[in-house]
Amino acid sequence: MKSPAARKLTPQETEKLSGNCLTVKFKKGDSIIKQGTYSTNVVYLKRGLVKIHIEGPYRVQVVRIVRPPSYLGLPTTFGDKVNHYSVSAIEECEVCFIDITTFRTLLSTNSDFSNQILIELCKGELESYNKCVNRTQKQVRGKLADMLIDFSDNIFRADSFVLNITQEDIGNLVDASRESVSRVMTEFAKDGIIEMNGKSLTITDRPMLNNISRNG
Amino acid sequence: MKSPAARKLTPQETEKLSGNCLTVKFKKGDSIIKQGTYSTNVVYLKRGLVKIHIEGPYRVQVVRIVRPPSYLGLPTTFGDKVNHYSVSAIEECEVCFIDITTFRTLLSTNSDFSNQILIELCKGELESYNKCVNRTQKQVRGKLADMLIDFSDNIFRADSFVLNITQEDIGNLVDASRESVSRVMTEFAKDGIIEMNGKSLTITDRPMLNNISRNG
DNA sequence: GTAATAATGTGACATAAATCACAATAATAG
DNA sequence: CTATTATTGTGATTTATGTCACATTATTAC
Repeated sequence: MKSPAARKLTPQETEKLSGNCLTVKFKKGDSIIKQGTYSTNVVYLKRGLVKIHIEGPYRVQVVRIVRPPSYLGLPTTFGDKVNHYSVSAIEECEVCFIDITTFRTLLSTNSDFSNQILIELCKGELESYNKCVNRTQKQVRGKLADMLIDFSDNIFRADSFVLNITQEDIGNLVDASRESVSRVMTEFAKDGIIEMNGKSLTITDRPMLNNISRNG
Repeated sequence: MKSPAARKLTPQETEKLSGNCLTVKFKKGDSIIKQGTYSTNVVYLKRGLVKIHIEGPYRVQVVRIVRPPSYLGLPTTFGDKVNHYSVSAIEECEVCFIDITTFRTLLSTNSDFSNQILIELCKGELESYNKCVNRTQKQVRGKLADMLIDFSDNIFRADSFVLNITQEDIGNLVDASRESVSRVMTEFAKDGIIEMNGKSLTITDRPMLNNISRNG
């Protein structure tokens, strides 16, 4: 249950962190970090999936889905006094609110830890560059294929999973309208690429999905 | 000429950095960091503008324009062994190649420095989130207005500046075709929002530009 | 200074996907 | 269990912008 960064901490530091942090449960839909409010905490996600989302000029943009274990809100907490994005639970979640001062102390005293945090931030930025390129250059089929691959490989780590988000959310994640998402998903199902019943989804033709991701 | 992070260094550290770094000049169009090659250096941009760009599935995406002083390639150097994006000079540039080991040592010994680097990374990530939202949600007029405002406020810090990039580059920066860029720019000029002759451009109606950025 | 190449301007046309409209189904609350 | 609300499916229509084609103007190279 420890993130790569958390593994760099000494037992004493881990102890200190646990003492200075507040564990809270959130249920589906609850807001964990809210855009526009003061950013005073780093959030450590222990259990449950969350979505990071930004209020765009016309609609909400879902930046990404994050699985535990992970630190949430680093860019928004260190980058500005005010949160630039929101984080919400998409299923029951358990998180730790870590006081920013405690976190800063750890960063300055444990260079292995701060190095690991730096690496994770860098990876996040690279990923966001890539996601943005895909979002702006591919068309809906390709973007949805990308999303399904990402879910299967990185978020759920399985070919079958339960999609706890609405098609509108999916649309906001891949930059497409709710209707287009619906159309393409049924198309995928008809073509035998995925199987859906209710909220659960199985990828049945992964090679084809890879192909659509590349050429769609 | 020092970045906020560089100001956190002690005179000895600055000395050590200068000793372990190689100053190189690049001319317009030259590649400073190349996507796909091994990432072994952090680059400190001393003089000249550069563009960060990524090879997308169909065309190049210009991620952003960066002005000195600035560290380049932090995400791509710390995030992976291989560069995930390219950096090219858009005018004559002077840069320092800093060996990654030297840079790592600085990070682990000077926590003020590493904290400042962390902050800059976070700001970069927030900015890239915002840029992506704008790119995907606004239409061409709005995106171009955004770009002009960004150039005027952050890059050139003046109402008049010389645009050393082609309309194709602009298109790749704001996600539009070269032709659309041409059409909208002449439209802006016709409407008295900007004045262009050759490569030099002046913003003449900033309020209108802000307005287009908000509603376009 | 002239040829060759690159960059820009503009019209006509094609097209992916948004929007609108409404029916059908699922989820939630009382 | 029924009513209400949220979510999904699907057709018809509209629209912003990409693509193609070609003329015009800069820029670069020899």
